[in-house]
Amino acid sequence: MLELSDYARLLQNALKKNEVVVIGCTCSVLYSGRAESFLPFGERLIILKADHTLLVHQPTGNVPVNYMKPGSSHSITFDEGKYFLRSRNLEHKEYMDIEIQGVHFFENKYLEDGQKIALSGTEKDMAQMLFEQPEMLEMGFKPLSMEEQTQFGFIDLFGYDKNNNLVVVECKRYTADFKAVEQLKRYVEKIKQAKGISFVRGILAAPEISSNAEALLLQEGFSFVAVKPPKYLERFDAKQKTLGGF
Amino acid sequence: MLELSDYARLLQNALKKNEVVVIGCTCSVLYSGRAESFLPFGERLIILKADHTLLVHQPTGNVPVNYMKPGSSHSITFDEGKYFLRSRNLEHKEYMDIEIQGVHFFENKYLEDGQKIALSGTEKDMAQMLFEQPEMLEMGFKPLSMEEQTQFGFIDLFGYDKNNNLVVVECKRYTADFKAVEQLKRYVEKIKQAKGISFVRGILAAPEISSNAEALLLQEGFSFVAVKPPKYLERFDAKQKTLGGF
DNA sequence: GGGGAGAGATGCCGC
DNA sequence: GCGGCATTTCTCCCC
Repeated sequence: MLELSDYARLLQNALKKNEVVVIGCTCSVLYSGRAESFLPFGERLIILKADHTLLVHQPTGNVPVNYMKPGSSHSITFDEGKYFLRSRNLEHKEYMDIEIQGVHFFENKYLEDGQKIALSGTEKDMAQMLFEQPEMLEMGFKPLSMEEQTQFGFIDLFGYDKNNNLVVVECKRYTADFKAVEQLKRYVEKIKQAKGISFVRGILAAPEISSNAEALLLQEGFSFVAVKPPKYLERFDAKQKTLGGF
Repeated sequence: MLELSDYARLLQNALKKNEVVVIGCTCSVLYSGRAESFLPFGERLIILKADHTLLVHQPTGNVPVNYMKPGSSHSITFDEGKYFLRSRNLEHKEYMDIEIQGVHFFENKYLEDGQKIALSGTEKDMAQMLFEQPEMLEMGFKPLSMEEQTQFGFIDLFGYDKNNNLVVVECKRYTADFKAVEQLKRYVEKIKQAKGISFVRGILAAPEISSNAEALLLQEGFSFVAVKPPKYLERFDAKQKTLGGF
C-alpha cells in the first residue's frame, strides 16, 4: 500500500508528462471563482486531463460536482499534516482546494486521441434538410439562404413562399417554447425594418410546440410546421442492423 | 496482462454491485438517440457510475464526448471477434455501442458519498441579498417578494419604490444581455396586464450589461443597477486565508 | 474578446 | 409529466 506522499510524487510526474490521471479517493472540495462552493468529505473520482482540466465526480450523476477549466495549474501540497490538491486558474480567477484523506486507486497514462466526433440530427441538419427538400416545409417554398449570418441576424432558413412573400423559418430540434417564438418574431421584425416591407411570414419548424408557444405564435400571425431532425443512422440501421438488437 | 474477456467478467461483476468503474482504453463510440454520432478509435476514459450513468471522456476538454443518462442498462458482448460495451436507455430511446480494442487500465470500487455540494453566489443569492439590503438597489426600495412563483410568473424580486411605483427586478449573475431585457419586459407587461396598471418600473440588476442590452433597456424605459452576486467565502478568506496563497 | 445562439444541453422547482 | 428558467452552464461561430 502506497502512502499519500507516494501518490503525491506519482501525480506530480504524471502532470509534467501531460498524462491523464484518475484518482479514486476520499476528499473534500472547496471552490472559489465565478461562484463558491464547499463539498464535505466523501468518496469520489478525480480526473486530471492532458489540457489541465480537472473534474470531480461523485458516484452518481451525469455532471461533475466540481471542475476547473482547461489550462489550470495543479499542485500537491502537504500542510499541517494534510494533503491538498490545489488548482488555480489565474485567467478566470478560479481556485480550488481538494483535501485528500485516502486514495482508493490511482491510474495515470498518456492517452493518444486526435479524433473528433461526427454528430448529426442537429438544428443545422434540420435547416439543411428543409433547404434541400423545401416541400417538407410547404408546397412552393423557394429557399434563399440557410444558417447564414445575414445583415438581419443569424437566420436558420430564409426564402419565398408560392405567393412570393418573404418567409423566415426558425428551426428547433426539440419542442418549441415561447422563447423560440420570440426569436422568430425578432428576426421578422428586423427584416421588416431593414427592407421596409410590412408583411413577412414567420414559420416555426419543430417536432412539437408547447401550448403557450402556439398561442403566442398564432397571436403574432406566424405558423407552425411539424418537422423532426433528420436521423441518418436510424435509416441506415433499418437496413444494416448496426445498432439493433435492443 | 489480462485478456479482454477477463475485463468483460470484471466489468459485469462490478456493474452488479453498483460500483464505479473507470476504464482507460482504445475504443470507438456509436450513439443513436436524440441525435446520432460516431467517434472513431482513440484512447479514452470510460466511466460507469453507481446509478448506471456512462461517460466517455477524451484526454482533453471539460465535457464528455459521449454519455448515457442515469438508469441505462450496460452489457458486454463478444461479436465476430470484437468486444462491445453496449448501453441502452429504453425510456429515452437511446443506444450506444462502444467497441473496445485494448484496455490500458481498469479500476472498480464501490464509492460511498452521501454529501451534497453547498453553492453560493447564484442568482437566487443575489435576489436574497437585495431583499435583505434593498438600499443596494436604490434608496427607498421596499421589497415585497423574492424568487416567488407569483400569479404573474417567476419574478426574482418584486416591490415598491420610494414613490410607491411597482418595481420588477430581474437579477443576472453575469453580464446582462438583451435576452435578460426581454425577460424583464415580459414580466413588466404581465403585471401591467394583470393589475391593470399603466406604469410599472423594470430594473435589471447585474454586474455588467452589454451595449445592445443597454440600448434596448433604455428604449423600454427600464434601468440598470450594477450589483455583483454575493461571495461569502471570499469575505471569509479575506480574514481566514483558507483559499489564499495563489 | 465580445456577442449571439445551439446543446444529445442538465438540473431544479412548481404545477 | 410539461413548463419555465438558471447554470461555476459549455461550445461554436462570427464580428
